[in-house]
Amino acid sequence: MCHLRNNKHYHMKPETLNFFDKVYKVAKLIPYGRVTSYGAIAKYLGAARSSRMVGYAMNGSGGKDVPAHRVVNRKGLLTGKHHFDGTNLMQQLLENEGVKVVENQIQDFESVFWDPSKAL
DNA sequence: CTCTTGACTGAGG
DNA sequence: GCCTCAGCCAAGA
Repeated sequence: MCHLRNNKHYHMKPETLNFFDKVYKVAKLIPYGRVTSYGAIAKYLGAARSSRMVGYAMNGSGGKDVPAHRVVNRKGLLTGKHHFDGTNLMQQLLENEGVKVVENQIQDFESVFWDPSKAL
């Protein structure tokens, strides 16, 4: 099992790979039943203007035990749901944790929002 | 190599 | 609050 490259981004710069890895590490710390935003993670990592890269990192988070369904945009909208297998999988995973979603919008967003910059 | 796209966000009107 | 624009930066055509 040597030489496994779970990262399909093996052509990226070392620093960028490091950034992706940090994103996964933070995402894994999101508590059950709570959510955070791409921007919150980016800000916590000191790259507040690279929130899009956080979303991109999520795109390659498959098979890494990363709760990608707990990461939404700043409005609490499930903008990444189309990247999950089922059309409704992301919402199902969230509701299974007690997070209510209506029309791709997380209800009572501020209550379930988890900010790594304040929690860590 | 250039150009477009995108799981984003903050600022300005 | 909504709409538009600029900045961010990797990947794909």
